[in-house]
Amino acid sequence: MAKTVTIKDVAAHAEVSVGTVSRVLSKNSTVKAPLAERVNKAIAELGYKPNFAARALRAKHINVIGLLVPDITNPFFSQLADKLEGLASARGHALIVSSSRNDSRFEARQFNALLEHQPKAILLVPASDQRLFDLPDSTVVYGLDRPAPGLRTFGVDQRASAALGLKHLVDLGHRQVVYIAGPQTTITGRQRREGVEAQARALREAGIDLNLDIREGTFDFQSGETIARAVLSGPSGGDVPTGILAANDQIAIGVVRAARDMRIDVPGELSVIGFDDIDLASLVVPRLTTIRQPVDAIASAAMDAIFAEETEAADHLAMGRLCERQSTQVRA
Amino acid sequence: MAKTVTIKDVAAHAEVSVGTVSRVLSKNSTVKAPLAERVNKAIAELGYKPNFAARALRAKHINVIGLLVPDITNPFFSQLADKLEGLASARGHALIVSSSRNDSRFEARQFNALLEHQPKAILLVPASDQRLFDLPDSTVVYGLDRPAPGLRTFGVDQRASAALGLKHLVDLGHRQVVYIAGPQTTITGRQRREGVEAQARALREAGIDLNLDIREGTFDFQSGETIARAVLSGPSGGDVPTGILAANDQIAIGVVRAARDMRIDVPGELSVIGFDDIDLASLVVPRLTTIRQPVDAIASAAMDAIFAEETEAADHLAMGRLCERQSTQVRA
DNA sequence: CTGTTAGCGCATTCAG
DNA sequence: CTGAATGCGCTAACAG
Repeated sequence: MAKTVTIKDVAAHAEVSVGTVSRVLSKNSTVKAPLAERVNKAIAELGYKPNFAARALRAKHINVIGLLVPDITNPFFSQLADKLEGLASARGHALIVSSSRNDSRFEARQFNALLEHQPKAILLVPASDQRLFDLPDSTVVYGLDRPAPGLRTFGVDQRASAALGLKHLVDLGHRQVVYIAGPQTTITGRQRREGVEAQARALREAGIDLNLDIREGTFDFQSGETIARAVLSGPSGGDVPTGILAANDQIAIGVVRAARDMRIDVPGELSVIGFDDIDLASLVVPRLTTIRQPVDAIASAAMDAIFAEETEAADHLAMGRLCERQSTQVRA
Repeated sequence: MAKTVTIKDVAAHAEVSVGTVSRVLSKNSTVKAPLAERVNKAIAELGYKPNFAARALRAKHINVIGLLVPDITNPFFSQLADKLEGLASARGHALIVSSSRNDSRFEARQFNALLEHQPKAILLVPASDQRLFDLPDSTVVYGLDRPAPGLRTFGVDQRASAALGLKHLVDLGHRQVVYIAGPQTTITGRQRREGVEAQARALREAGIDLNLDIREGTFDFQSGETIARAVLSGPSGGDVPTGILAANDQIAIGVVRAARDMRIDVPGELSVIGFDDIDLASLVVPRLTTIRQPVDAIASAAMDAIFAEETEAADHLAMGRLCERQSTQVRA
C-alpha cells in the first residue's frame, strides 16, 4: 500500500510551499525558473499524481465528459464514442460511456447517474422524442446525432442528407422509386422522409417525371426484406421500381436480400441505396451505396463547443456524403 | 445557475446536523425512524444529489471503473463494454472507456490518465505483450480477454477454444484445411494458433490424415479476403482447401466474401468458420459458424471479482462454444 | 514573485 | 442516538 503522495509531500521535498507547487502544476502563474525546476524534480522523484477528486471538489466539475447513447453496440455509436474518446483524451479528459438501452425510462436513470459525477459536459443521443428527466442548469448538455428538443444539437442535416439519396437515384435515370421510411414516431424517421419528399417536389418542379412511392417500416433488416418483397412482386400495377431508397443501411440490406431471393439483380435490375454507412454496408455483397454520416465532423464540432465554452447556441448540422459503391447503377 | 444543494442545506432544512444526514445517506448507522423520515423528506424537497468528488476525496476511490481496450470500434470490445457498463451501472458505478489504439505507447499514457481518476478498478485488454507502464499498488487491475502477464485475467481459454474450430471442420469430414492465424506478435494470435496446431497433432496421432496449412494475417476483413483469394486460386498445387478456419470473425467474413467473388459456394464447396461470434457473424450471408467467446460470462466474472474484493488471484478462463450456423457443412 | 490560509462537500471521529 | 469538529488534496485569494 503505497501511501498516496500529495502536493504537500512534493512541497516538502522541494522545500517550497504547496501554493507554489499548485502554481507550477497549473503552469499559468509565473514561478521563477529555478524554483519551478526544483518542483518538477520533486514531482518526478516522488511520482506524484494529482488527485482529480480533490480538484473536482473545488472546480465543481471534473475533467470527464459523459456520453449517453441508446446502444454502444451499434457501430455508428461505437465509432462516435471512439472519436469522442480520442478528442477528449487529447485534451486531458476522460469519457464516461453509458447506455440507455433504447429506453427512455432507463435513459433518465442513466442521465441522473451521469450527472452526479459532475462531468464537464454530457453528450446525449436521445433514445426517443420524449425526455423523462430534467435538464440541469449546472452542467452543459448537448444533443448528438439526433435533434433533441431544447438542446443544442450536433449532427447531420437529416433532411438535406436524405435528399441526396433520391437525387442520386434520379441522376442515374431512375424514375420509379420507392422510399422505405423509418418509423414516423422517431424524429430521424420523420426528418429523413421530409427531406426525400421535399427533394421529390423540387425534382418534379424541375420537370422530372418522378414516381415516388413511400412506405413506412422500422429500422431493421426484416422490415426492409418484407417491404421490398411486397413492392417488388408488385401485383399492384406495372409500377415495379427500378430504385429503392432506404431510411438506413439495415433496411437497405434487407432489400438487397429480398431482391437476391427473388432473383432480381442488384444493381442490374434494381438500384438500392442506404443511409448511415455502417461498417456492414461495405461488407455486404454487393457493397452498399449509402449516405454517410460524417462522424468525425460531428464529434469534433461537439468537442470544440465543449472546450470553447461558447455561448452561441446554434445547432451544428453537417451534411451527409454520398458513398457510391456497387448497389446502384445507371438505369438499364 | 441553481446553487448546488449540499448536505448542509439538507441538514438545515430538516433541522438536524450534517452528521445525521450523512448517516441516513450511508444507511448503515442507526438513525431513529422519525428523524430519518424528516431527512429523507428534506432530501426529496431540495432535490439533493450527493457530490461524488467530495465522497471520492475521502474514500480514496470513486464509484467508477476504468476500461482500457485496444479499439472500442471492434465489435467484440464494444459488446464487452456494453455488458460491463450494464453490470457496473447496476451497482451504481460508471464506466470510463478508453482506447489504446493498439499502441503500447499510447496504452501507457491512457492507463496513467485512467489511474489519476482513482477508479475502483481498471480492466485492461492489453494492446500487446509488452506493458510500458507500472502497475499501481493502490488500484486493482485485472486483465480481460487476453492473458496479461502479472495480472489476474478473465477471459477464455484461447488454445482450447480455437481447437474446437478445427475439430468441427474435421468432424465434418474436411481434410484439406487452411488456418488463417492472427498476428503472431499478439498473444491471442499465438495462443489460438497453438491450440489449432496442438489439435492438428492430436488428430493426426489419432490416425486422421489431416492437411493443415497455416497462414498468418491480421485481424481484419481485408486480410481474410486477400489470403483466401491466394489460397483458393491455389496455383501452388492441387491442394485447394475445403475448409478454412479463421482466427476471428472479421477474417472469416473476408474469406466468405472472397469466395463469393470467386464463385465458390459457401458452404457447398467451402466451409468457413470464425472466432468470437461478433454480432455481425449472424448477420452476414451465409450466417457464420463460429466459436463464441462468452462475453457475458467474462464480464460478469470480472465484475464479481471487483465487487467481491476477493483476494484469490486465480485466473478465470471460460471455454468458447461452437455456434454452428450456415457457413459450414459436411464435406461434399 | 512566493508563502499562508480558507474552504470545496462529505464521512467520521469524538463528545455529549 | 445525535451534534460538533476534523481533515481528505487541492486551488485561489490574500499577505508578505
